[in-house]
Amino acid sequence: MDRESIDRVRRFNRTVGERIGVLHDHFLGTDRPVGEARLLWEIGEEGRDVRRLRDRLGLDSGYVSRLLRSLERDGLVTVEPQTHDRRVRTVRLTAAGRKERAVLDRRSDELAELILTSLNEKQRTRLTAAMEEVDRLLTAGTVSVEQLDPGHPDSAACLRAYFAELGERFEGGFDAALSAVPDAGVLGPPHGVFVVARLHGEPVGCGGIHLDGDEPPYIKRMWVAKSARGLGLGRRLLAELEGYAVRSGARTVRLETNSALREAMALYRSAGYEEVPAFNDEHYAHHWFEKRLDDGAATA
Amino acid sequence: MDRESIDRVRRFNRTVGERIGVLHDHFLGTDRPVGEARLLWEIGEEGRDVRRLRDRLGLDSGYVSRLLRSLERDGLVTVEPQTHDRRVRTVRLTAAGRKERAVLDRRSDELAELILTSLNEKQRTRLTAAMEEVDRLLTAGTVSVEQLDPGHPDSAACLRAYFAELGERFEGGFDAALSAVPDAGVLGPPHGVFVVARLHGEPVGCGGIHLDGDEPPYIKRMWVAKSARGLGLGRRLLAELEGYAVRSGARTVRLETNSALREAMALYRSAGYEEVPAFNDEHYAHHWFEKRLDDGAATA
DNA sequence: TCCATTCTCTGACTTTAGTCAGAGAATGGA
DNA sequence: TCCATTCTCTGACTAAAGTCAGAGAATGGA
Repeated sequence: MDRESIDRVRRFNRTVGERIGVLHDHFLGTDRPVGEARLLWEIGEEGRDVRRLRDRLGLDSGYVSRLLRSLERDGLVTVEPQTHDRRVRTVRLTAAGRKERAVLDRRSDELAELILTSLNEKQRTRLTAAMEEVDRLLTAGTVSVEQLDPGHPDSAACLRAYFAELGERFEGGFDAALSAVPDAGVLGPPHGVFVVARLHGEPVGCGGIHLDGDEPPYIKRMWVAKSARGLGLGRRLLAELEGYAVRSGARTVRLETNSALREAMALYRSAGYEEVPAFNDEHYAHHWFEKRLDDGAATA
Repeated sequence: MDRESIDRVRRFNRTVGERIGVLHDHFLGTDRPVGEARLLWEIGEEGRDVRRLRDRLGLDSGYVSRLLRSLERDGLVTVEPQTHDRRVRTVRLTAAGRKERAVLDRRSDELAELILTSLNEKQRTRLTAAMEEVDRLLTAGTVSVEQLDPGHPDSAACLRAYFAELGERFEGGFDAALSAVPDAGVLGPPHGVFVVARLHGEPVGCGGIHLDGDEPPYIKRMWVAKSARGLGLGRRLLAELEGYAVRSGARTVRLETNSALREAMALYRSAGYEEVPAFNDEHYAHHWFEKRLDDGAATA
């Protein structure tokens, strides 16, 4: 890692820490301890399970429990067992809680305004653009990609979301039964892998590859959640799958797609895929692609 | 302030707070409480007065004192009265203190590396560029500009630095005695104003304007410290002075400059100044400029 | 010389933040 | 039905962070 980049990041950390970090705590934590305020915020309008709160904030279970008791005493939240599993308890904001949270929301706005206010129009535009870029790239850095069984709940969640999206985007909807590959069996081991990307613990993308004897391996079910687009995640998943193909000794890799999925096609093209004649009769496919792997471009 | 910009900033605050703020404390405060670590860091290689430490970190005097006692007990710092004023005390790092501070330094590097490490080359370049931009603009927002007497210590510091820089940049050096305007008298009230820009309390830029009866007002001694360039500060100082000229009823404003000062000339041109024939016999001037103020462009 | 002011320090506090061990209810499978 | 496991909670802690009211030494004018 070069010295210059490191110094750049350090200077950034310092400026931002001073200008935002300090202000942040002073702003948000005026009438309520930061711990409680963070919790109140994290509960959200919809309510949340206690264990999810714990995970998200990375706090000890006893500590969270105590914080919740305190918020409950002030009449800001109610805590009730879930109906399905009465061990798990769900926290919900009361009307008073919502009000408090709205105050935090307002404060957060004020902090943002404070930062923008001393700049002119042009500088503001540049600042927000740069912030977006930093935001995107920092977020991209926290996305983890993991091999998972296609039957794992997170895999299933991705596939459900994927199919739902296809249903919306394809003219005439989408019916998984008409599509060629039955996922669970074929994309998992031993004849392939399925990878899932997670952001803050939430599954936000997936993709699978199937290897079958002498046939070139075959990529399917590539998907990235709307909330995680623009992070280069598609490219990363693709690279992951291609890497697997390379390690398995494959020389080419194939995939097919529907013309409604424009971003996907753009991604494949820019990743080195070239359109080829149909190599199967997938019901929803309009375009078939192939990529040669033996030129070391799998990591691109 | 538009909703979109505010949301952008809020999202940024959130991401950065999670990714940097949290990591920062976990990193730096492992074997020593954060308070002590921050203090140790802020003392710096040169040493610092206790009251400056307090101001900079915004802490209670009793608290700082206690922290210092603790660092002293561990043999990391020494605290001694200043020679001039024995009420104020100066903190200095011992050899052991320096060592401990170097550890913090190293940690700060590691944190930066951690952020960069999950990105590829291209993303890294983009991230550091965007960080620089955010850094610059956030810093620009904290620069304050104030009218000051040209004799004020901060004004004097700026002028000294300005002359020193001219001495370096002009062929044959610079001698204030050969230059037209004797600053102190003419740029201050009642016949003009002198403005000084400060960043974190340090003077980092200045400029003065002189009004003399029916003659167009005349801008001189525009300077921005090297450390504060790229913040749009020159433009801001210029606008400040032009504003003053407008309020005084002036229709045009004049200035002259030396051809060694390329950035200054570029600034004047882009701010609407046009080159005119010499209107005085300033010894160091090569170019003379004038700007009409009656088109409302003074704030540009 | 006196007196208000400045600066740092100490003692006596409070509040936050967080850890750890274990209790008790609910659940899921053997 | 039994038993291991999961989830949340309580009690009993500790350490860090910070506040407040003075005390005592220096200092700078009047």
